[in-house]
Order: sequence, then C-alpha cells, then structure tokens
Amino acid sequence: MATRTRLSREARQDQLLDLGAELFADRSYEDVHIEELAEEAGVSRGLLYHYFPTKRAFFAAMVRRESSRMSELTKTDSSLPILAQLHQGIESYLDYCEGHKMGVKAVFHGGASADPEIQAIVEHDMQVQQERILTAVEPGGKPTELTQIAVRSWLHFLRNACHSWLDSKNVSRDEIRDLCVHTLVATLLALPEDSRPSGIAELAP
Amino acid sequence: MATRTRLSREARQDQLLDLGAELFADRSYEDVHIEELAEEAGVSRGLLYHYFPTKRAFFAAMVRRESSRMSELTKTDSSLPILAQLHQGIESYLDYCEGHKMGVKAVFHGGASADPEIQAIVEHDMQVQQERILTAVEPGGKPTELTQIAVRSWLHFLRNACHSWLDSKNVSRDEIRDLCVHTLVATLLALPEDSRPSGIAELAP
DNA sequence: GGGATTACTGAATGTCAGTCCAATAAGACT
DNA sequence: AGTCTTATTGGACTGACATTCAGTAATCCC
Repeated sequence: MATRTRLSREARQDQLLDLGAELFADRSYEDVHIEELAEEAGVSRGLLYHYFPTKRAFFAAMVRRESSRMSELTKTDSSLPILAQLHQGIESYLDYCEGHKMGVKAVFHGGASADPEIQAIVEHDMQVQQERILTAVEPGGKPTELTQIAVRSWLHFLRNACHSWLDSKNVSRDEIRDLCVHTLVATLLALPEDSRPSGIAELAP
Repeated sequence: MATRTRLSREARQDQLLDLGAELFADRSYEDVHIEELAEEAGVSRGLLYHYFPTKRAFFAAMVRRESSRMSELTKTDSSLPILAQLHQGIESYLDYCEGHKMGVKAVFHGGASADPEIQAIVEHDMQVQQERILTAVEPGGKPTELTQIAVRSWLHFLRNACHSWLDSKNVSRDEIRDLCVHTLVATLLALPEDSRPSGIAELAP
C-alpha cells in the first residue's frame, strides 16, 4: 500500500460520496460492495465505517446531498409570472440533470427503494417541489387532495421525462421542456372547477 | 410441529407467492429473510429452494405473476373509439389496484430495484402498455422518440396517480380517471406537429 | 522534538443466502 | 392393506458480505 494520505473530514466525505454517486449510477445498491468502494477510493473499509455508520447510511447521505443540491438549484424567482417560473424551474432542473448525471441516476435507483430513511429523503424533496408549485399557482389558498395528486403525479412525469432524455439521442432540451410545461398547464386546467387553482386560469387558451 | 401438509407443485407455489406479495408489500427486499418467509408459510427453508433457485428468483416470480395479471386485466377492445379504450383501460387498471393492493405495492418496490431480471420484467410490462397506446393512437406509423417519451412519462403519471389514490380519502375514482385521461390527451395534442399522433387529432377541442 | 489528536487500518466476528442430502411421510393407485 | 411416487424436512456446511474494534501513524500545536 502506498503512503497513507490523510484528508480533512469534509474532504474525505465528499470524495467518498462523489465516488458513491458514480458507482451507484449504473449499478444497484447490493451490487456495489463496501470493499470495492473502499478499494476504489484508496482507503480501508474501516474508514468508511468511521464516517458512515452503515452502508445504507452512506447511500442515504449521498442521496441527501444530491437531493439538496438539486433543491437549491431549482429555486425560482417568485416575482416572475407563473409561466416564466415554470420555464425557469424546468430549465434549472434540466441543468442539474445534465451536470450531475451520476447523481441523478443514483438517486433514481434509491428513489423507490423501500428503505424508510431513503424513502423519506426523496419523499420530503418531492413534497418541497410540490408545495413550491402549489403556492406559485394558488398563493394563500389550500389545494384539494385531487390537485395535490395531480401536481405530484406530474412531478413523476417530469422526473421520468428528464431521465429518459438523458439517454435519448434525437430529442432536444427545448422539446422536453415544452412537453413538461404544456402537460402541467393542461393538467391543472382540466381539473374540475372546485379544484382548479386560480392562478392558472389566465393561461387558458 | 404440526402435521406436514402436502400440496401440488402449483398450489404450493401460489401459496408462497401470495405470502411473498404480502410481506414485500410493506417491507423492503432485504428486510424479508428467507427463513421468515418459510416460517410464516409453515414450510422448511429447503422447500423454498426446491421451488425457487434463489431469493431473487422468488421475488422475480412474484413480480412476474402480478405483472402479467395486471397486463391481462387491462387489455382493451381495439374496435372501440380511442377515448373509450382509454377510459376502459384506466378503469380496469383501477380495478386491478383496488383488488391487489399487496401486489401493487410489492411491484412498486421491485420496480425501482436495480436487479436486471426484475427490472426487465417491469420494463417489459411498461413497454407493452406503451405500445398498446401508441398503436391505438397511431396505427401503422412509427412514433418519434419524443412521442415515446411523452407516453412513457404519462404511464409514470398514471401509476403514481393510482398509487396515491389508494391512500387517499377524499378523491373519487372518477376524478382520478378523468385526471389521467385529460392529461394524456392534452399531452399528445401539445406535441410538435411532426410528433403528434394522427389518431388523436379528432379529440382536439 | 514530543505529546495530543484523530484519520486511518485490517484481522476478527456475525448474519444471511444458498448447498447438500439422507431421512420421512402424505397422498395416489392397485 | 400394501406399494410407489414425490413433496417435504432439517440440519450441518460454505461463502459472501456488512460491521466491529483494538491498534497504528499522520498531522497539528506547544
């Protein structure tokens, strides 16, 4: 073994999480072994356990980091008109996807994993996005359960569309953006009158 | 121990798969141990391995069974007009969800599992649904990649909407059905002209 | 330089999945 | 009843991995 290199807590954690995102991007949770992770990072297995109590906790930490990065990046300027905010939000989400392919894929795997801790992170994240949209579209009012389901389901639509786009060759960024924008607007407009958010009415054709 | 009961291959397999769906419905793959599964089924561990070569194979068999049940149930009458087919398809999907909550949840978990075999089953299933829709909406023509992404993303929308509905109290079946129908129609109509399926044009408002 | 701190190591341990197989008994058939 | 088929048992064994912990050595600070 080469001379042991010693890094600060933060630097080492970042290095490990980066590597984790990379490995988990195209292999499943159980396919990636702690030993391999350690080996590729050039550290011992023990060090991993020094920083993260369990393998799941390590995975969760990686998901949490990606998740909050994304959340940070996709904040929009709430003084803009709704349609502009929507455009902006999706553009920055696409930016994030392009810039962090590894993280996106890794989180995508973990997203539906039935582990409660990881589930909770992804869930919380989606909740935040959902509330951003709902308050943008109807500030003050409280949305019906149907409206919430509509928005949440659209978030799944968005996530899948962007994920598919990463693997596609013949689809432009603008096409995906417009697809998602139109779908959300149309979905909200088609809601029954008592569920339709007031802020969206102005966008009717 | 109680008197040993002897079943036919098929009956035993069904019993085990039923139990599997139940256990995997609200716990993750690795949380459910083979030993526990065997114990709850009232059989020995050895018997499980007599019928299924590995734990993953067992899980995969369960997913495959649920998956094909669902696929069978959601076939539509292709002589009907498109909108009617869409209604009918969604209605029967809702039927399936109501009647097989355990299976739905278990498959929902498995869907994101990165195991190639299981991934392939769920993937294949979604592919079938996608093609059903695409040929209904544009028989003969070959859809663009964008159209495919639109339909596939809508399937995620559908899946999530129905899944959310199972846990919701104040949302009616009809509301969910209409939400999904309107969203698909609007999404396809909003596609750029060269991607827009011909069969959907007649539905334009 | 020397001592304190703490990043880091790797052999040992524990938990499961999966194997093997000789022994057992339930049900079918005559 | 007796015989045959085969579903079923159970437990000892292996191997793969996650996880532990007592100890080692960089770096910091005086």
